[in-house]
Amino acid sequence: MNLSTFIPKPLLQDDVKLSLRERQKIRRRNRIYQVAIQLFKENGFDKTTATDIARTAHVSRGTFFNYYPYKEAVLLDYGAYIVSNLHDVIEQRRATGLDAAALLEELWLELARVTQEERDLIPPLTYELINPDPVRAKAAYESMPLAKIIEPLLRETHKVREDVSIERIAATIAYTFLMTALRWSAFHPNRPVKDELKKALTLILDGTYKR
Amino acid sequence: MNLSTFIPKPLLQDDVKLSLRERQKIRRRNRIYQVAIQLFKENGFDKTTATDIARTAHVSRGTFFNYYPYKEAVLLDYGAYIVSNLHDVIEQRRATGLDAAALLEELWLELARVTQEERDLIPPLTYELINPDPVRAKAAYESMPLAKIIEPLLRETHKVREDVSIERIAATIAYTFLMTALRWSAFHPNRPVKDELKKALTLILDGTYKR
DNA sequence: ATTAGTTTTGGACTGAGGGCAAAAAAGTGT
DNA sequence: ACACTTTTTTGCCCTCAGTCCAAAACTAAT
Repeated sequence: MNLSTFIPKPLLQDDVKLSLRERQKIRRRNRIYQVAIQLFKENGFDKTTATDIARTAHVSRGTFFNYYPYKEAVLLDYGAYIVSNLHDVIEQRRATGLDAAALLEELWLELARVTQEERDLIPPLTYELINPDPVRAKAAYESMPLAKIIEPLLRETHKVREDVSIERIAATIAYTFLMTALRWSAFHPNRPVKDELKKALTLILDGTYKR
Repeated sequence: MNLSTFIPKPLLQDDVKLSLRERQKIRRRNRIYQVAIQLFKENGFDKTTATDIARTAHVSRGTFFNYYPYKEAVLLDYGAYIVSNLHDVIEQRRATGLDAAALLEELWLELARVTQEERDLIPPLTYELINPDPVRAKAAYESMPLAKIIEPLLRETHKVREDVSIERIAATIAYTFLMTALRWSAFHPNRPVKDELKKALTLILDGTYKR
């Protein structure tokens, strides 16, 4: 169990070498980020206003929007952190000698764990990935490159069909997680996500038609 | 080619029998609905404000929100209309003697056609289906029961695996459409949706692993 | 210390959406 | 036609996200 998921770490190290201006920027950004995530967790994403965040981080509201063009953008940083953790976990598991297909299952379990743990933040976060504003959707996609973790795993197993590109399949699997998580949180929040995700993965891997 | 998709028809017939009050309500609702869809198509969903709709429909802004609790709710009515058209088209095709698996392909083609035709409205519409507010997500789900069209088709083909419930599979397929449409509109709007959808359907039906 | 460039600040503005009290309209009974 | 009740509309106020902008504050460079 990985408690660190809960604690928003500073995003950037303020190294020496940088000008005062640069260091201030980094520190301000970190402060806004940490304060925001904490408020989101304490009071919920919707209940936390930009003004709350700004006030708590000792900057003006205008400055908050200087650093993050929209409230969800703070979440994207958090999502990036979660996905990079996921990547690390999988790499560790790989070291224990698991094969790629098993690693995919492991990844899925980790996703289930995080989704359950962060149930209040995952919906607005994943929601960003399908924002009708393509600019925002793209930003979300680049912050949380889940498909980029799945892709090499698929490439390693040699079980994958060859008439559809691996990129596409990886993206489809990533989106399958997405929609399962969203469906779960909207319609069946009391069921364990783990089960929902497991069934979704089975379907996408083995198909809906009998073998 | 079904031009009627383009023309928002009145939602409700104002029958005789009804009180003046009821008839007025229906007429007002129809007026708001038709005006709104027309404005959405002319100027885009985002560019159309609630005030625009209200003014054009000759009601106050407050009244608009009496009839539709949020702007997207107007789209839901339109989505309901689209899905019911879809249902009819499939029933017609069924009459020509196609089997269920073929009908599913037909449904997919129709979805592709509508998605391409309504490219500006489909994203905000499908977006509602995964609104983080469960109340809104549920409202969208009930307006556009795509899964309810898919379900009987799956039940008729006897090719479907038995270890996952048909409801779940139907829902998964419906959501596969959803995410494919959204992914298309955000990332590959120049490709034909038809191809994107076709590949997605293949994957979900036959699985990502080799047969 | 002066100046030039960058960032913050706060205020004004627009649009969604909720709430509310007063006005208008419709329904009802006489 | 009249008063009386109920339903709906209206208009106005509010909050919050997000944009824009000009003035102030700060940092950098000479």
